[in-house]
Amino acid sequence: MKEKLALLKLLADETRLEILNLLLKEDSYVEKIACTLSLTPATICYHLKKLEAAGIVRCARTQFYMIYSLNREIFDLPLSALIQKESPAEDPDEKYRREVISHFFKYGKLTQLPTQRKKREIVLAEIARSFVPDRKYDEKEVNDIIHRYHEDHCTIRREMIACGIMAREKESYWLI
Amino acid sequence: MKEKLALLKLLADETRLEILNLLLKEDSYVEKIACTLSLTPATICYHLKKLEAAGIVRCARTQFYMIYSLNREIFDLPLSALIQKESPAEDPDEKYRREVISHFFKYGKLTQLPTQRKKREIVLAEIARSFVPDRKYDEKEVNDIIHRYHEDHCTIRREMIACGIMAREKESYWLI
DNA sequence: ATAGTGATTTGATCAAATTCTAATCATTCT
DNA sequence: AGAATGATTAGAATTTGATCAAATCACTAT
Repeated sequence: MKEKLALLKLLADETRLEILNLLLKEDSYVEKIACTLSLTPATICYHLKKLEAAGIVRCARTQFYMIYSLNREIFDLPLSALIQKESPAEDPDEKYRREVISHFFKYGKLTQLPTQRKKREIVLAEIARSFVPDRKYDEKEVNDIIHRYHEDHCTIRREMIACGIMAREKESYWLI
Repeated sequence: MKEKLALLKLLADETRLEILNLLLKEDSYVEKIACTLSLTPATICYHLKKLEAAGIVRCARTQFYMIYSLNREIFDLPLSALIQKESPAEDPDEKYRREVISHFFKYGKLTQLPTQRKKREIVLAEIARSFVPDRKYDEKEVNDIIHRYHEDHCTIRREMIACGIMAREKESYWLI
């Protein structure tokens, strides 16, 4: 990733683009480029050295001049190849989930039920982990478990059913 | 050219690349992205607005959130399409030539014959413009014409022949 | 050798861009 | 209407990067 970013940074400069356009037409050398672009040789050298370090140009000494030339293979890459990470990286949903949980739970207690639907679902799903799948609970059991997280077990129990985490039939509750 | 440069500048930022990578996986919204990248919503908004202005992302309001999504067509471009100017622009050789001439000629006089071959050829070619093609000159004529530019007409006459601008046979000189 | 010329490095300066905090705007829910 | 929440804007601080002048290096030619 860092390499791709570095390459993009190199290309994202007007002077360097001008230099590359000149080299696209023909090999050249510092003073000539400087003269063409109305900049000092020091500046051109600064840019050429950067481009050289990235493998975009090469240079070789001739009699008087240091002749710079393009390494043309690089430019066949599609843009998409430069913006995509190679490493899959962490799931952003999972990171977001952890942030929400650490925000709404303090010392294992739910401080407040989020009003935002997405956040509320995350919080409710976290509480639901205290229930065993496929087991049936009566209402008192459900309330007691939820009560470990928050006073208002009724609201939370109702919400868990409303958003499809739990199901209820008669006196019986279970995870979905 | 400026548009391409602007596009490259947009892509050449770590935060924006991260954002694009997230949007590549799925549409998202400001707060969620901010949370994932551990940055403030203000910062994410700043970047998304830039990307939107360039047509790289779009956004649409849903219930609560402003959902941002990628405009994927852009990324099929090859890099070469981004570094090349569309306008042919001025010939760099011509610009260089003018610079050399203005450096070595003052008030129409040659101040000094450059020792660098490339520059010397440019200077000699400039002097050669005072000769008419296909006409024969004797040595005195040649010397007089050159003398308008510089005292040392002998050296310059010799150089013009040495670098193939003029030819000589017996007493006769002419442009090549 | 030594003068001349082009290339490079160094150090300083200046401009542009990112990021944050705080304030404001826009929308939804009660 | 007003309370809550997400998005956006404004302003300030910081960082990054381009440019130049001057000094130095590397090579060529006299």
